[in-house]
Amino acid sequence: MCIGYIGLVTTPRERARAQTFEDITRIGRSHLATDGAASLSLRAVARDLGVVSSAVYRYVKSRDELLTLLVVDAYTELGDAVDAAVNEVPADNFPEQFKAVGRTVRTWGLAESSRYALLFGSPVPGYHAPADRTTGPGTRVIMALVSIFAAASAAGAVTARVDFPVPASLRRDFEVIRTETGTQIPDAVLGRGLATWASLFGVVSFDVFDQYGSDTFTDRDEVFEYQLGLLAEMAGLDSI
Amino acid sequence: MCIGYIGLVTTPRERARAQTFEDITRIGRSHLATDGAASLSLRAVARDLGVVSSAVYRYVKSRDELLTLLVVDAYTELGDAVDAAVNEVPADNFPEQFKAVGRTVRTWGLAESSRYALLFGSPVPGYHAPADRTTGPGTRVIMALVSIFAAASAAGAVTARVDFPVPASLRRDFEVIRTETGTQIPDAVLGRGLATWASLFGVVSFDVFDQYGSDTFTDRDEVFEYQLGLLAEMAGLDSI
DNA sequence: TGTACATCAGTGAACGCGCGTTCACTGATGTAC
DNA sequence: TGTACATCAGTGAACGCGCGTTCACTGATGTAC
Repeated sequence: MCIGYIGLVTTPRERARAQTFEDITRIGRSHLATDGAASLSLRAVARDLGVVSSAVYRYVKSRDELLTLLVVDAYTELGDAVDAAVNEVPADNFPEQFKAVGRTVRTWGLAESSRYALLFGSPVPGYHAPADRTTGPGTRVIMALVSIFAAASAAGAVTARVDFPVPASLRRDFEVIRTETGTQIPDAVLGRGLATWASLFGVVSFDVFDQYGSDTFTDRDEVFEYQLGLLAEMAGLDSI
Repeated sequence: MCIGYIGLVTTPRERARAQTFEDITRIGRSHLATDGAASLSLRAVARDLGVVSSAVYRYVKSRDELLTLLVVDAYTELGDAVDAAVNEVPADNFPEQFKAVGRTVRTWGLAESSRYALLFGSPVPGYHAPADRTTGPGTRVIMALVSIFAAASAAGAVTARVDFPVPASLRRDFEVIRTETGTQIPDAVLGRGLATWASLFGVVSFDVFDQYGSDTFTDRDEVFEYQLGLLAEMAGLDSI
């Protein structure tokens, strides 16, 4: 027994196991890229792992669990990237913090289009992500946005030019969200944040999923930056 | 020979053939819903059609061609629905025309989520839609939006509150778009339209793909209407 | 420190199932004379 | 109008391939005494 070092000092067997888990995730990611989530296959992963198909069952209970592994892995990587990007921006520059989130989502999405598709594209038929494992990692981007909006509105740096009446049922939902996130963002700001969040992913998805024709726009980076400016405007974010 | 009636008077064989094509499309749609595009299978379609698998090859050259059939079918149905909805709105009420487009896309997407996913979700691995057959049907929603923006800006009913500088490369792209569509929409309006278009699909996709948790919002219809208002604001559309 | 036992990674065969596509064919429908 | 021929829908077998999951097993690694 290694009291005080549990999880640090490991047996060779434990290290090998951790390594194999990493290999499975890595191979799964690459199959995601070539074949898509719907065709993700344990047998194919086993083949690339250099092992007989039944051996993979030592590590994952089923094909669906492999998918869950990949979902959590992708959400976590994206969440880490978003947090890191926001931390690079001065604490009082809220529009730039928002834009940092947007740029990170887009850059990651373009680089990891199959994993982006797994998270934000078509649902995988027959697969249901287990809420207890995916909800945490899956809410990191929106949590980053909520933090930005909370800080911005506390600093008086949100301008909602036109007041849109927030429907009653949505105001009640927002009350729950405030409680759950421990924030005090006003309805109008939360409402704009909600629309901006969904819109951001629309703009990124059009780019990642290639919904513009291939030759419509000369410089997609410029197109995105331009859209990002309009989204920040919709959000009503000002810097101070 | 039935000169003057070509395509109207048909032989029983031709009628049977047309019927079978319809059946194949209908069955394909239902498999799309249960199994997803990636698992769409000619053998399964043949089985439901009550025919041996090789018989389907009399109608479609390959599995990919069946997918193309379904893509065109879906784009066309959505395009028809959008056009019909816009026509219900008075010609000078541009914000409502835009909202009619948005509501139609959402309603169709929720009712036909697997077909929506085929058009606007993750790309199907290994499948490339043939541009000569899908581009026309695939641009009908954006064409409807372009018409609305063209009419609105001709009528002086677009307010771009803050002037965002449109990047140079995008201004050149817009020039091409104006020529191709035969419209005279100013850069600022086209730019806002572009962002609004992508954002609209983001808002709809979040709803259709269930990106909000299942119990976050009490009334999704109200949430969408609220977001639609913000999108119309982003577009800068006024009525006259 | 040495030994007996428990744990666990990986094997290989099997179950029952699915797929796309080709090919030679039968028999019904359509057409030209 | 009747007949000979051409067209075409659908058959059934075959090719070669893939899949998820279970099961009894071997042999190496780890652990308790």
